[in-house]
Amino acid sequence: MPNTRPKYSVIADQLMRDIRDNRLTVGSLLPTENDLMRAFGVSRHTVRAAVQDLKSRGIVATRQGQGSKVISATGQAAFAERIQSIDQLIAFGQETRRELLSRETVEADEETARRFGCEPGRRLAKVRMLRRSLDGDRKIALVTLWMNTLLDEIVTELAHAQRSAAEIIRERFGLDTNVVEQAISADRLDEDTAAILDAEPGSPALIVTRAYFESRDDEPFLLARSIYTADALRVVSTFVAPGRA
Amino acid sequence: MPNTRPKYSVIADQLMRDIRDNRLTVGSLLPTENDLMRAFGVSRHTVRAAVQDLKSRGIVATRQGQGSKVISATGQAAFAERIQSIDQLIAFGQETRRELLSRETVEADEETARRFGCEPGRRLAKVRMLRRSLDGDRKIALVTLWMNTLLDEIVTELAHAQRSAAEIIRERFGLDTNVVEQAISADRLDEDTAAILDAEPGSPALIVTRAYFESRDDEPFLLARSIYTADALRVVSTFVAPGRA
DNA sequence: TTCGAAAATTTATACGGACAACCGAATGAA
DNA sequence: TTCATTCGGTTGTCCGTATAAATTTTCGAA
Repeated sequence: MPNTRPKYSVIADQLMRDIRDNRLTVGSLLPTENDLMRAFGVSRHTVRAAVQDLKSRGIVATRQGQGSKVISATGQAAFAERIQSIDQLIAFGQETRRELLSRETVEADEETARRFGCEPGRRLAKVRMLRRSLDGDRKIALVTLWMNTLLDEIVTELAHAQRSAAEIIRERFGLDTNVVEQAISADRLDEDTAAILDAEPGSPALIVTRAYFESRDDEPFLLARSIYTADALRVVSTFVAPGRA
Repeated sequence: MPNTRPKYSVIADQLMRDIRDNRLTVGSLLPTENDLMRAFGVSRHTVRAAVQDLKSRGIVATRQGQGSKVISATGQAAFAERIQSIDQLIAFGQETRRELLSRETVEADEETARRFGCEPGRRLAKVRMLRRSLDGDRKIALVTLWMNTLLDEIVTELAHAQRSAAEIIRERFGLDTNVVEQAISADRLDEDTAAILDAEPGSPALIVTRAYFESRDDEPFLLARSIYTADALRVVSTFVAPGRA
């Protein structure tokens, strides 16, 4: 049999369904590992892998000697983006797998031109990619990149390698990313994007746009817009006053 | 028989030290599980528990058939965020006015207790406020604050003055805000919140939660959650590589 | 040389067993 | 009653083994 889901994942899904449908209520205890072993006919190891999955999603909390407690029906976001430096901002791309959706040359429209700092009608390379989680097949985000057509050749490498666009551009073109401007907003998913992300049209989405600069005075050499389904991303940052920790 | 740390935890720590001290560089591969087994003299299971730990911290990413890649060094710091004051954390389009909605003493539920780092049932002051635009009557956000009941007396001042809660708390209680953790996510507006904000239930919202700490090791002294309608806020930040501009 | 198939390498899944640490309830002594 | 102890149940750690799946490397045929 070719593509069977792992058992622990099937069990985790079943438990999540039970929680969502209130067969297991928030605040109550999960069946014990022994019960789950018998119920699903698997080893304790597999049961623990399933519970570990729920734990990492923030759905249950375990306590030695007591049991596993359901603490949330929905869980927290699977991805927490911790931005403390440019390097970490860039490294985030490595945790996901990219899939090339489309690749074309377009003329900059009014808004894109303004953000790029060029005149409308300038030819730009436009690339759309899908970001998936490394482990499962969860679809994380729809990413659209705009860049100078000269940089367009990085796309093939981008789709296959695990490195970020900024990293590849530095290596191939000697362009260093020193400044990144990031804007975060919320919106509804439109029909097309929802279809791509397997989500419901109109459901909430987090939109992160970034402009990459070599220096603050230059035009950006890369624009990126990522559309995340609401449950796929929480942007987490820690701000520390200088001197204190 | 003194309490020894679990082996997997010791191994994870050792690997994190190796990464921080550049014996293992970001972008390179971790030693294979077999190598680590031999190096530490433990079973593969234990090695995997250690790697799992690093994975959950976002330090390494594993890929079947390829290996475990170091994607982020932890302790680097080198702070790249330009924030003048806590109030600048969020760039508002315009100034806002606060209006007190409710003020009560509640018992911390499971989730609030976890975020606060206290035990459930602890009594907390809970305050809800509405932020409106200065000019017209546009409703911007619903803000909920949780704090120690001792701090409760700032509320009246908060509703009238234009200053932030953190500022008032420093003045009145000598508590300095040195660390702020901020998380941004998207969600639908529920019935109640939508009614308060004059928005459509189910429409997208941007949720900003912040925890204010005096020091990184303490419990936060203030939790704030702000729910913005999608069109009311864009969070803009600029990241600059250290040393450059 | 080039390309596809096979082999080697590496992580992922899954089974089994054993003991330790911890919690809560039951027990028994003062 | 009250408090310390014991005991059963539950999760945590750790070992061993085996097979599957994904990726990279090697190698032979054209």
